[in-house]
Amino acid sequence: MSPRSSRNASTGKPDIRTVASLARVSIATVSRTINGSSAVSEKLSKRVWKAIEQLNYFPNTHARSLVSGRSRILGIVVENITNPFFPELIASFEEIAVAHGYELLVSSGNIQNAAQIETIVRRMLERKVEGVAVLTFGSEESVLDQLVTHGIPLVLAEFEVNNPRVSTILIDYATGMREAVEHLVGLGHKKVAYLAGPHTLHSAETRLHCFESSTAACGLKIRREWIVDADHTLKGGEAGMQRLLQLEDRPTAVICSNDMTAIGVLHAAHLAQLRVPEELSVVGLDDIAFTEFTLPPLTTIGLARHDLARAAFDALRIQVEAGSQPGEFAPIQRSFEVSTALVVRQSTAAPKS
Amino acid sequence: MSPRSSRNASTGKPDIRTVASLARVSIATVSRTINGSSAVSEKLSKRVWKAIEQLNYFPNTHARSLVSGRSRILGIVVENITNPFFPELIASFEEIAVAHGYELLVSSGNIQNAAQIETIVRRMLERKVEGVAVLTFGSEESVLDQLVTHGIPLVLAEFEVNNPRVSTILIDYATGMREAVEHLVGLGHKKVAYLAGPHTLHSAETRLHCFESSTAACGLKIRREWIVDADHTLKGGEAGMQRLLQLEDRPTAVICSNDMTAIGVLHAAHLAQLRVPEELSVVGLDDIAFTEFTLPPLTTIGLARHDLARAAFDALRIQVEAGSQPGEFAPIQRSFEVSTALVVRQSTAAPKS
DNA sequence: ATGAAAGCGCTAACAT
DNA sequence: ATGTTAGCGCTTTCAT
Repeated sequence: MSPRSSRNASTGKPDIRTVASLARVSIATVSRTINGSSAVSEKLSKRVWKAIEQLNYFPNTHARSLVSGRSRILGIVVENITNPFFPELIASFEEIAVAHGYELLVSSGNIQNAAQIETIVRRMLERKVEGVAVLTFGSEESVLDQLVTHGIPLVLAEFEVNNPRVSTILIDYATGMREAVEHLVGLGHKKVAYLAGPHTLHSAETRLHCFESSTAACGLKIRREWIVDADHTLKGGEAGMQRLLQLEDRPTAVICSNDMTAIGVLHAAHLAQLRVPEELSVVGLDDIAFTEFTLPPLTTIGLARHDLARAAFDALRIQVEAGSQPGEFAPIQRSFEVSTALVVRQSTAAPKS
Repeated sequence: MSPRSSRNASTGKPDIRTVASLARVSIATVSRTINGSSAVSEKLSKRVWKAIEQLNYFPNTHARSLVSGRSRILGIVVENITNPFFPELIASFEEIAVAHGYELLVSSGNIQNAAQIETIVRRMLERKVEGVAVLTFGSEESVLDQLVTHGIPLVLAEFEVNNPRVSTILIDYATGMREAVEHLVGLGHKKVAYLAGPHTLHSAETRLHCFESSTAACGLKIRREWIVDADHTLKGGEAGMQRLLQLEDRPTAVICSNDMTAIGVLHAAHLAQLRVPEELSVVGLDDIAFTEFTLPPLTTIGLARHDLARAAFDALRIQVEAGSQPGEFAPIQRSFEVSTALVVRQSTAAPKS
């Protein structure tokens, strides 16, 4: 018995050699069998799998990554995990990735300064992620730059970059937003306000832009002061609504850049004794689970979270696989689209008159 | 120029040899410098760090893990990421772990069947996690068993296991629950109901138990039908409240096993035209961010999330470090405690009559 | 204090 | 179709 196998025998941890000797084959055959490559004969394959099962063996991913250069880890960076939209998104992404044999490296902390970005990039680089989904919905170009520089495939939401390694997911906010505006107009609203998200987020800017074009298309006149800055948080929504309440010419409906903002609005309205939807209609965006349970349940523009996660994963996988192809320079799909659609609940009604 | 360095030169990726040759030292010295070990002379150390910076070098964690057997990855498994309590917990844990140079392997999917548990265990084992925080707040003994069998340090909430590799975090629900009950009694409530969590969760059982002993201590008579099963979800809370509403002798206050349940109760009360807090007082547990924005803002028993994350990390770190100590069998701290405290908002008031 | 050299467990040439 | 062997980038004896 060689020193190698005696070491294994003592620790109890089977390695590829343990399997090989039990199955009476070479380690190469074990490796091939596991990786399903280059037709190992049925007979040996069976012996190998039997040995694997018998030993309860599984490969050491670190050794594997080291030699193959492939970590099978995907990074995902989101902002503000206190917005339930993101956990739901991560859960979907995780499910899909794990089903395909990938592990996730999640960065969920708030990104505020350069040092934090540096940390994220470092974590991703050190663990050798094969691709990163940047679902902060905007900004943080610096994250991108660094990662792109290192040749790591990226997928971004709502932001196109002229780089073959960077894919984009376009979210069709226009459709959902148009439905929302038409819904309000159909109810008789003429004065519609908008609580915007941070200007640093591409998605927030797109959402605002869709609001403006939808209202314009409906022939609605939106006063400047009806478009108020908020920040996608509960408190921000509350504060934004309070500013709206101070206006002479008050809107009868408010569309919010996300559901968190809308929940803040509901709160502010309640404090101001303003009844929703009788005296004020409120529309959110995202359709997080909580919207069914707000008082009243929130009408909102639903974003297909699962589709978004799926698109992000697919984008990355296509990139990763293209990278290891022989014909590396064949054009690949780099643009994906996700839909939105209005979900009518009970926070919208005809204006009082 | 050797074939090695020419490869590096072409890919641009510096490795330990690149650093060594630039600093004119051996790779062993580079390794020692990076790991801060066995006093490398100031002079060489400086040269090495300079080279590292100049090359923007960082070590390959896979290679490192392979040889050292230490992955610097910690697993964390939570249930039901749609409950905002868990994302907040993960974010805290991540922040602490990353600050200490650990990476996180998160499993956030719902754990429902044996296959899913198998998957989680496999993921953890394959990536060679050094410890796992099981913050599902109960059950899933099977996860534990498998991980323990493989000698992986574990930390659990509310569940003690007689194994030197398993630590426990005890949450002092008694204090917060007593405060809540006393608060209600002080307001004049005599009929207090309880919406319980799943019986499979140790934490839910502890919470229920604390409710029972607190009310007993206050001399409250709790009718059997006032203790209703729920499941820690919004819908479950709503359904539970609806059952309470059908009772002849209705309670004037409800304490819920968690905030999600309480938000469901608020919803059910609203549907039944029951005003909170005038006609019904509601108390939650966890103090998730949303509770400030429910209508009305929710009185709840706050659980020190950050302390919990901290305790979980410390427990694991102590285990990991003890494992690599020479005196491996010295006793280590295996029990931790986290506090709870009532946060009074506006969902509680004196009963009507 | 520093360096040389032996692997960590695996994959991928290369041989047969 | 299967086996042999040379590393992947690093840590860690063992020399010096």
